[in-house]
Amino acid sequence: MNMIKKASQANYSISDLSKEFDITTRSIRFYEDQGLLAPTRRGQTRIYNQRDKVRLKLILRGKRLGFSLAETGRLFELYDADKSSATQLASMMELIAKKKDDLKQQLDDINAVLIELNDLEDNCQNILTTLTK
Amino acid sequence: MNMIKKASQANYSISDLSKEFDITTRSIRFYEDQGLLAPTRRGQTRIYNQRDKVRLKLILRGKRLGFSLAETGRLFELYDADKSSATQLASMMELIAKKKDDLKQQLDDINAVLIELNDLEDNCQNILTTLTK
DNA sequence: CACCAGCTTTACGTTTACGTAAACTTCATG
DNA sequence: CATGAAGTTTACGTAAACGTAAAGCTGGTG
Repeated sequence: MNMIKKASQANYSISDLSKEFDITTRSIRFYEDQGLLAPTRRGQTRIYNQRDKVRLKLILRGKRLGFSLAETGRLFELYDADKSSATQLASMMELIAKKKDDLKQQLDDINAVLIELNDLEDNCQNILTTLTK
Repeated sequence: MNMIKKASQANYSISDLSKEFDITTRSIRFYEDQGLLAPTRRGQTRIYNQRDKVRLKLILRGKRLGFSLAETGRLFELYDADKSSATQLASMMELIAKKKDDLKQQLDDINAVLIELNDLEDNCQNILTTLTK
């Protein structure tokens, strides 16, 4: 009679996600422990939906950028935050500005390192062709 | 008669560097412990030169990019490495290519987050002007 | 010379982000 | 029905990057 499921609602098990993102289930449970994920349960089993999956992707992107899990958590809060208080909004925008500054610094850093690596690569390539000619 | 010092050779104490880079002396000694710095000594006191200072700057830039100290150490080795063996050069170039891929991924990540933060910022700004009008 | 600021070594403590093992439940399947 | 795969909780272990005393040398200054 029922077992109703919303058609557009894709569900995932913990191992589905661990395979898709190539991380351990331990990590996924740990992120939940830290308040970054909140899957529903069927019995004691975790059920992840599309939103959880997106969040997990964002967590991993944050990690690639050197964000701590706590930082990523605060970014999540920013998106979900109550935007009815002006003071709240102001401090939020302050945090956003700081994050943007950090990221711009990172952009500069990356470009600098990329240039150096390219130089080094050219250097190696030249020596290599000289050696093997 | 002597106390000869090369004119172009600037020297720094550990606290000079800690102030300049706003890190603790503990950190600087730790980087040495990990093989990333090798200051000379006058008695038991560490003396840092220009090269050490540049290295320290590179260590900190690496940290901003999420490099571990070990990774930064390997990049240092790349620069100092013996470039006489072709196989050595080949594996070096492989590592360089991998690093470059990582950094390009990071560039994409950063640009994505910057876009999202800009959107969020606009969003906040709009709400704020609505609230305070 | 006494003293203090700044240097040193030694060593145990702490945080973050998991790894790893143990012991248990649940569900489908031969 | 037993068994194996996949899930769960609990809990101790670990690597990286320092923090934080503690205890001692050392060179210049009043």
